[in-house]
Amino acid sequence: MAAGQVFTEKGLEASVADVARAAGVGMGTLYRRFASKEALIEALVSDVLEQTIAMAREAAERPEGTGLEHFLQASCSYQAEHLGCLPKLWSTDHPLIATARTLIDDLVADAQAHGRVRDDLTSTDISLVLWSMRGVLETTGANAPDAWRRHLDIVVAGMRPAAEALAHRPVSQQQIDRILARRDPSTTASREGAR
Amino acid sequence: MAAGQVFTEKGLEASVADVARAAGVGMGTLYRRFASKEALIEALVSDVLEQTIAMAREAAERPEGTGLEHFLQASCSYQAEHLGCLPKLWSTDHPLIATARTLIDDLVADAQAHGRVRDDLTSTDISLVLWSMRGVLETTGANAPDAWRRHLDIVVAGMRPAAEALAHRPVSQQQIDRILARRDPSTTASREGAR
Amino acid sequence: MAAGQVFTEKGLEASVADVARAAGVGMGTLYRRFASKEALIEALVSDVLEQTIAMAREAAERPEGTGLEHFLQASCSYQAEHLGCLPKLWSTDHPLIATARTLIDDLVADAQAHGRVRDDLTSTDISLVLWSMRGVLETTGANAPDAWRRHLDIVVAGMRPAAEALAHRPVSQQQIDRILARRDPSTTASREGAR
Amino acid sequence: MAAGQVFTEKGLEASVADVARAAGVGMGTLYRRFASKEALIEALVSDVLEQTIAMAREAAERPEGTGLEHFLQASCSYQAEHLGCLPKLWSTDHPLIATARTLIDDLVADAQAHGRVRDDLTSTDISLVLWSMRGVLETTGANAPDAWRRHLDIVVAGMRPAAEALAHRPVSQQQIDRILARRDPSTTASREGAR
DNA sequence: GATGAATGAGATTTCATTCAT
DNA sequence: AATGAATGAAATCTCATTCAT
Repeated sequence: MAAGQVFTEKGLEASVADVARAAGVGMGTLYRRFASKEALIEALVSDVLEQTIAMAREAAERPEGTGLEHFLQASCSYQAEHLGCLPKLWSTDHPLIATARTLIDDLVADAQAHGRVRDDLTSTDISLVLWSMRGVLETTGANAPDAWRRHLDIVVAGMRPAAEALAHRPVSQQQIDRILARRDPSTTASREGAR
Repeated sequence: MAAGQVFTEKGLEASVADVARAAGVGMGTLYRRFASKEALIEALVSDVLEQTIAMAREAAERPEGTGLEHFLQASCSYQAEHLGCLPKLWSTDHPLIATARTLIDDLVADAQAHGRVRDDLTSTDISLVLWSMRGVLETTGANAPDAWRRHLDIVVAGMRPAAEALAHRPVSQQQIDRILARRDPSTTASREGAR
Repeated sequence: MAAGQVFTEKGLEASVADVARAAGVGMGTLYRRFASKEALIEALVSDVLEQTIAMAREAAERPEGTGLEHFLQASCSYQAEHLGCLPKLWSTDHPLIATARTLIDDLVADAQAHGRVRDDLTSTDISLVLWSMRGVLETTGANAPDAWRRHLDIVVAGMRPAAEALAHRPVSQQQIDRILARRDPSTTASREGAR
Repeated sequence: MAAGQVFTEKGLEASVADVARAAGVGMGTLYRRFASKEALIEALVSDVLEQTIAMAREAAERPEGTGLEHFLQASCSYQAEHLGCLPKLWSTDHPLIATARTLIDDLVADAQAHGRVRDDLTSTDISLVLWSMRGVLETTGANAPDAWRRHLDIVVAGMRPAAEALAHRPVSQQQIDRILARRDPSTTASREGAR
């Protein structure tokens, strides 16, 4: 979808008119298909989420517990090409998130079963990893398009089994849920400011 | 400063009127002190950068190459309390960034000299770490205020010396410079849209 | 155009909202057509300048060197109906000004050739005449809509051949250019104040 | 008064703060002396009007009906040094205007008695001349500080006795009064816009 | 009496959203 | 069903005026 291109180039603040022009349709048509700008963004997010889930499924086929690593690699690579939706990607309480979670749970368990990641790693840690990768991707963006690979190397290294246990307890699933339940601050803000 | 509160709660898109109201002053007063909204944000960023530099200096005093870890811990902790400026914090070409860089260079070298981090770790990796922590902090925000600690555990574990070398080459200092030279994408976008 | 009406009644300081209301459209519509308030004013000025040039061309057809007089008469008459743009009309460095100048040069030469104006009259004097007429038009405005005719009588009488030469040297073309190059003082002032 | 300087340099849109700074006083002090910005401008206008009246009185002493010419010359010269107030100078219904009128009546009568100006010249024509000179002075301003002298040459030449009568009837005194009774359009506008 | 920081209404401009064609 | 001109609320910023010190 053209909107992805535009948001990637100009950020989510790109005007709806820009998106319509890039898509080669009138604004009325855009609004027929998407009830609002927010709905348009959510549709993009859904696309990315669906692809991400497909990647998780594909990764589950990998032998010897390497699925998790492949999944992280593949999903970051895909996100690097869809920078436009990152600010909303993991901050939205999207129905597909539940699906993704289950798949990730399995990937973690498989990796642990094969000794590729530490036993004290949880699937909530993977959420944190994905959020952290967003920080790298958003910042390095087009100027250092492979920077995220280097960072993922370090993070994966940190997930490997090691003598030293992780110092802090993992984030609970409920906390993750609470985080996702809230839309991202800026959107919330403009809504509440309008009241 | 009240602006920090407001930006933390509502994001940097919070209106200047919101900030003024929260600060309990009229908008004119705000504009007497800060020439523009951008100047206001930059002032916040400067505060945080100064504190961060102070933390790096303090960390340099730590024995046995533990300074780097302490610095990451301290600066993330401080940033967790200043979520409002994160989007601009490491994306602005601020004069103090150069100072921070030198200090971080030293911390990395010291940690390597004491064998606390891998030899193939570079100071540009620390930039990536800080950007990644921003991703975690922004997302977990107030809902899971300690989540970043868990994630930092993993990242630090990944920085430790290990048999397996990092697969990708580090990002070059020039790339980092190029990233910092550009303001954050959304701002750039709206600027360029105006042309 | 409604803007002309509003500016005539309220001066160029009339708010864009006033103009939009008078035009019976929303402000967005106005801004779709004119990029800025300045552009709106410039469009009005261009209209008037184009008409003025058309009048100069028409005047050039007049026999026996009467073109200059007819031009002054016609252009003042037209300006009297477009009081709104006068402050910017002859103070802007508009591309059409050059065209107007050439035509006026010819009108002066023709009038001199037929002995209708004094030999020491220059085309820069006509610039002064037009600026002076602006002073009359702006002040008398709607309250004495024909006052300018009386004043033009006197000015034209002063342009006629006479025994007594004009005491002061004419203004040089360069000085005229310098005047036109600067936008009108108030605008310049606010711009420079902003630096 | 410093305000005159500031208004001359920056136009009447100069901020009150600018004026206060130039005068070396606080804004409170300025507002103690002048009830409003408008009152401040009116005070400047009064100064100029008083000087103008003094010039008219002095001109009345001139022999052989040359007073009128000297008055025009002197008052324009003075106005050229007080460009800041011109927009309001002859557009305000100021008590001193009546005094000025009487003096100008006398100057015209005297000039006619000595055959220096045409018999069909009236004192309302002098109002028009002064307004027209304002147009020249405002436009040429600092860039051609002597341009008005050249233009006044032409106008005075037009006032001289001539075979050809002036084509249009003079403006009536009542019309002049009506013009002065209304404040200048821009000021009126902002007031009315505020309602 | 003097000061200048504080105020907030008002100006210009943008843009998500609607609706006549 | 598609279009894109029109809308107007909201954002940033300015400045005449007030008032606590």
